[in-house]
Amino acid sequence: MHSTEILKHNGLSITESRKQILELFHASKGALAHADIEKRSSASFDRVTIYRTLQTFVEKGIIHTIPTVDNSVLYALCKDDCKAGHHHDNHVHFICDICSTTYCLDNVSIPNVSLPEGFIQKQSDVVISGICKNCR
Amino acid sequence: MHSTEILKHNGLSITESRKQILELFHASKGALAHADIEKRSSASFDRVTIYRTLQTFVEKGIIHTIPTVDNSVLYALCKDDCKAGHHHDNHVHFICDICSTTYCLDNVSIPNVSLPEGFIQKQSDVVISGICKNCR
DNA sequence: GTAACTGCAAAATATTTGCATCCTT
DNA sequence: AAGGATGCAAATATTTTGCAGTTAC
Repeated sequence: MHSTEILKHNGLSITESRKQILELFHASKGALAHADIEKRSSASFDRVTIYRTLQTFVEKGIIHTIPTVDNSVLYALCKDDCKAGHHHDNHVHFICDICSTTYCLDNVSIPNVSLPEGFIQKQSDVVISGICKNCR
Repeated sequence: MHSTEILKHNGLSITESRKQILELFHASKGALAHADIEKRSSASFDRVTIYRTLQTFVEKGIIHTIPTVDNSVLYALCKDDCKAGHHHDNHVHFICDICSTTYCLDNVSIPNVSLPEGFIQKQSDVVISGICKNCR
């Protein structure tokens, strides 16, 4: 789905910054941090706009955050069928120790884990780190 | 292992703040954030000391960080056999949506995931969210 | 025209660093 | 006594908020 359509589909106004940020996600093979977007966007829009845009996109289910051990916040595109507030990005995330690229491995599904008595599972995230296919 | 021994064992000076912070981890059933420690420690030591202590403990392998989707940094005690720089806290983390307590489920081991061609796995983290045994 | 979005300034938070002092060994 | 650890102040970095001006519909 093209940037413009995604925005329209989610009832958002179609603006330059939103289109550009979406393009960045489409163009990137991995996940992006706030800082990445700031760098790659040729400084054409404000820091604050990036914060607000990312927040809006997360709320609408256009992108999702990825948990990381080192406290950085990463964002990646959700698959088309993610609804607002109803994510089911059940895929594994892979972070490369060398190039730091973060991949959404869409084809690897989250394995089942049996929890102890009394725990009810709602969402499950798997983050694997190691060496990616480009860095070997 | 008792706080004092842990410190001695890792070649760290035995100080009030380090002992107290370790006690907090031992007393807590879940993981702690920097802010939790600041609150629960009856403000007896400095913010900066907490930052430095947590960093030291992570370096020594006494505690480990837990990845979270919402950008908060959580810390929890490593098992005794974690060596410095050589963590193998291969357990599942569970975050309760209601009380926000984060558990290290030591008895649930990380399931195996088969990655696509070319990806080499070094470390794997599983974070499950849902409802914990106390909140049902 | 109206509501939504952006940019700028500033406030609020969070984290890091330097240095003098104090404590542990 | 010497090295390590802490506290305070201050520098940085990060994120949030308010508001006026601009843009999309």
